[in-house]
Formats: sequence, C-alpha cells, structure tokens
Amino acid sequence: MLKLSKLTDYATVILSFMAKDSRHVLNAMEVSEATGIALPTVSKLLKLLAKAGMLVSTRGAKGGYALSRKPENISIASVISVMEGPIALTECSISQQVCEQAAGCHIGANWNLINKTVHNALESVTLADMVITVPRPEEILVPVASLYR
Amino acid sequence: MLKLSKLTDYATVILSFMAKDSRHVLNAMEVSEATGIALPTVSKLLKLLAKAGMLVSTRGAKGGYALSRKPENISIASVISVMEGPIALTECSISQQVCEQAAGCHIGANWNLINKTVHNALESVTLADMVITVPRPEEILVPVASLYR
DNA sequence: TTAAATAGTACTAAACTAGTCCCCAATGTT
DNA sequence: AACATTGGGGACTAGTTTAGTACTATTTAA
Repeated sequence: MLKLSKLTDYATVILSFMAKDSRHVLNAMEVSEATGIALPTVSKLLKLLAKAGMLVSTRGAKGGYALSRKPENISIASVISVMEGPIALTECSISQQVCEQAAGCHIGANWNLINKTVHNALESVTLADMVITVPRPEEILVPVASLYR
Repeated sequence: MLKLSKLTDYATVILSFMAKDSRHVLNAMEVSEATGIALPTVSKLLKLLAKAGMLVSTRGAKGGYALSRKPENISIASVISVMEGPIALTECSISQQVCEQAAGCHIGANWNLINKTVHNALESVTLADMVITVPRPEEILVPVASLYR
C-alpha cells in the first residue's frame, strides 16, 4: 500500500501538534497526553527528531522540545526523509549503481522521474498546511491509538 | 525511505519487459531468463498479476502470459495497487474510520490530499512510458539480482 | 541537593517479506 | 490414450524489519 511506517505517521502527528503553538516548549509527557501516543514512543521520536535538527531540546527540569523552524518551513518530505531516509520508491533510485539487465532494463531513469514527482508532491506540503482544519464528513471522536488496532 | 516492496519492483520490471512486445505470449521461464529474476519468484508474480487481471494466461503446452491491455493503458499506480493494495501513505487514509484525537487531529484530510497528489503522479506513468529508453550516465551492465544486496 | 527532564543504548516480541517447493489442472503433441 | 508442458493454488520457512519498552547517564531549575 506504499505506506509510511507507523513511527513516521506518529512523527507527523506530533510535529503537527507542536506546530499549533510553535514557540511553546513541550515535554514528552505533554505531547504524549495530547496525541494519545504512548510516552516511551513519544520520547523516542522526540529524541530522534531533535537529533535530526527538526526540534531543539532543552535538558533538565522545565526542559522539553520546540520546533527548530517555523511550521511553514518544515515540509512533509523532510519529515519523511528524517524518519525513513531518502524518498525513493525503488532500490535503484537510491543507490549509485546503475541498474541494467541482460535484456536491457532501461526503466531506472523513468523511476527517477516518478520519484521526483512524488518528492515534489510531498515537498509542497508543510506543517503549517497540516494544522489547517479541513472538515471531514462525520466527525467521530476516536483516540488515535485505536487506529492501530 | 517510502519504498515499494521488492516484489512490486520485480513486477514493474517484468511488466515493462512484456510491454516491449505486448502481443507475444511468454512463459515464466522466458521471463525469468530475460529479467534475471529467479524462476519461482517470476512464476509467483505472473500468477498474481494474471489473477488480478493484468495479464491473460494460457494453460497447457505452449501456454504462457501476455498483457491483457495495451501498455499505454496500464499505469504504474495500478501495478502498485495490485501488488500492495490501495496507495495510501497513512492508515487513516485507507480506513473508513475518521481519525480524531482528544487534542484534535485534523490532519487526516490533509493526508488525503497528499495521497491524491502522489496517486496522480503514479497514475500518469504507464508501462508504455517505462519502455522508453532514457540514457543514463555510465552504462554499466549489472544483473538485476545483484542490486538486491 | 533533589527532582525533572532529555540522551543514548540495548533488547524483545511480533509482523511482514521474500523466496522456495509441491501437487493439481489444463492443454498441446505424438 | 499417454505423455510432456505449462499455469493454478497453496503451504511453508528463514530472514529481516518494525514497534514498543526498559534502563542508565547526563543536564539543569529550584
């Protein structure tokens, strides 16, 4: 289904939440409670995002995390890259190796074009966009955790 | 890295190869030899693609497989859908459930837009496009199997 | 000094993927 | 009619990846 890992999904949820009040410093506990994602998992993700330079962290009591840039300057593509590595649908799009077969596999370059298109689509959406509320039919309140069985 | 499974990649290689001569009926052995993908795997994929209606099969001696439609009418999106299910980056994009959290997760609709964009990108490329040879820098002959480690 | 936080690392269970194999069904060929 | 060829449908296994948790060290406010 061409899907992102759960952790990447969580990361976007967390970052989108933090983008609502991007100046405020939040600790792992607060983020966990607000998003419904288990604390150890939130903690792990926040560390990871901080290490990647997406968040700035403050250690010690009253510490926490805040976005390192404005929400409109953080693209979904960059979030995905941080979590999953470069956006590339196929192996040969990422490696330096040139993919050729005996029969002549010339599709590599085409894959590159496809990847570029997908990348552009993801690059064009930022956290600021994610914060905007778009109404959906039938708003039923379900904790996010329940989605993951 | 937002990647497709190896089998999906193989499927595009196989279908692209078959698209070069879309009328000709090929058996699993021929496809295996031409693509460098192991026979049991090719066989499994051909069965799967036939079952999905992407290929038409002929049983018995002199049997084999051929594309069920013209290459220009088979999109990469449809190939991915057959192999991996609907193209949806996140869980909430695929389920009927509406994803809402206590703090208000309104990003679902935004994900839907992203998915649609990605889907359009993949829908716009067909097998006919994949057959077109685009030159790449440094053409080195490497069997496709070696790409996977 | 103490409590509150993050930093870093290691570990485990579960799920998924890739690949192979086997036997059955269909259809030409001799 | 017998046989060879080829797809059809499962079942199975090893390996890898993912998700989630736990534990210890480090930093800093009060």
